[in-house]
Amino acid sequence: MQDNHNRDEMRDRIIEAALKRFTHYSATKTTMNEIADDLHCSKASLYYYFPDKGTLHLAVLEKAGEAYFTELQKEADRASSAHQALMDMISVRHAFVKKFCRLELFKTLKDKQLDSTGEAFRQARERETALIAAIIRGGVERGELANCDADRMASLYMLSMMGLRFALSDRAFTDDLSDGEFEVVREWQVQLAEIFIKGLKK
Amino acid sequence: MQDNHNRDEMRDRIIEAALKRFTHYSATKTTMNEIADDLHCSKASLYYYFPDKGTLHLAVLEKAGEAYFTELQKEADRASSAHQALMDMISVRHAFVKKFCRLELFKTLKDKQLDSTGEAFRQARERETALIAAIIRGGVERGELANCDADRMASLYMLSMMGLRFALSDRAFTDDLSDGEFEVVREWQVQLAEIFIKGLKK
DNA sequence: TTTCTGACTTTTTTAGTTACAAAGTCAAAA
DNA sequence: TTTTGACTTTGTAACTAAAAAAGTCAGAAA
Repeated sequence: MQDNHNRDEMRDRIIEAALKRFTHYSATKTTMNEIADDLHCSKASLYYYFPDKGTLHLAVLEKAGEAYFTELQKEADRASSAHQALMDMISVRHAFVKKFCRLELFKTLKDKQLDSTGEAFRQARERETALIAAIIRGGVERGELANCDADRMASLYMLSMMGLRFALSDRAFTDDLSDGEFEVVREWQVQLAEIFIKGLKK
Repeated sequence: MQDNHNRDEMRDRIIEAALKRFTHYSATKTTMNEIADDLHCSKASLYYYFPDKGTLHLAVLEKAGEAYFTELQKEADRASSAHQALMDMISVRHAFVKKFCRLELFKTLKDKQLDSTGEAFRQARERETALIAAIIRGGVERGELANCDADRMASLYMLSMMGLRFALSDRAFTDDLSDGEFEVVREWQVQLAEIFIKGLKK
């Protein structure tokens, strides 16, 4: 019989070590041997807990993503208006993207569009869209926003925000931008959000 | 002394031949020899009129761009409202992008960001932004839109529209999308424009 | 029985290398 | 002034070999 407690603990230690390496250097530049060395164990041990590097990478992304959504939800709950909620959301995403850009989210997405990894991303995006839709619905109920197709508007909002990032960066599907670039994207996103919310009012 | 009339005429014939090849196949897949053969002249002749392939490519893009701006201006003048003008603009751009996607605008832009080619693109984008700004100003003067920084809003609008295209296409900085993709981009652009304009109203 | 590892094999990346195609040049002809 | 055939140079795609990293497994350790 297996001891799930110890097993999960070791899994977590591996994920933690990988997260450190991945965020500091980058996922592709990190080898399984380096992670093993950090943990003072053998590479083969890593493969006892994860079938392959891709799965480990995904687990790392999921852990980071979980923290992101928790934070996002917290801010959304605290906000007093849809306007405020969306603005807070931009801040949270900005911090997250800046912190975890070395995790090569876009890069991974680009390759593994089809398999389970791609599916995980799709789910994450849907989850974020659902959160935005909820914020919009809240605004509608409170009379802050005009009645509208909240899901459609949430998708449009998401696409627009993502789009700004691509439109502003010459090397579009690169994960990490310079600090200056991140800031510029943020500014434009705030401006667009402002207009967007106005457009949903009345 | 040189005969500028004949000289320009030959330049035009070359541009025309290149345009045909470029739009049908693509700029990179077209060789100078092919263009020369189409014109029943030698490759060396081409180099008498254009210093290199890049310059010819730029001339072709400029010719296409000129047609684009002419059409754009025509539609803008005809429109009765800022709303209508921006909607018409989307149609014109849609048709243009679809027709000339083989000209490898993005691809070229990506490489030659710094040199004279990049400068030409920057100018073209500014020109388009100025056109949008003029439309917005018209709307403000007519009382259709609230007072605002028209230039800034025009830039934001441009970035958002471009962004949607990138956000929607998995292979972001690729020039030619499938017909279906083009149509999807168009639909989201129309929706965003709708919200955007509402957001600019009082 | 579960966890771990050294030694191993397989796969992927990278850094050359070559061979060909296309870009670009030029002296001389029209 | 314009054109060209014959030329050189440059860029690219297709192989290759070597290295590095991924991934496996029989058996040891706990």
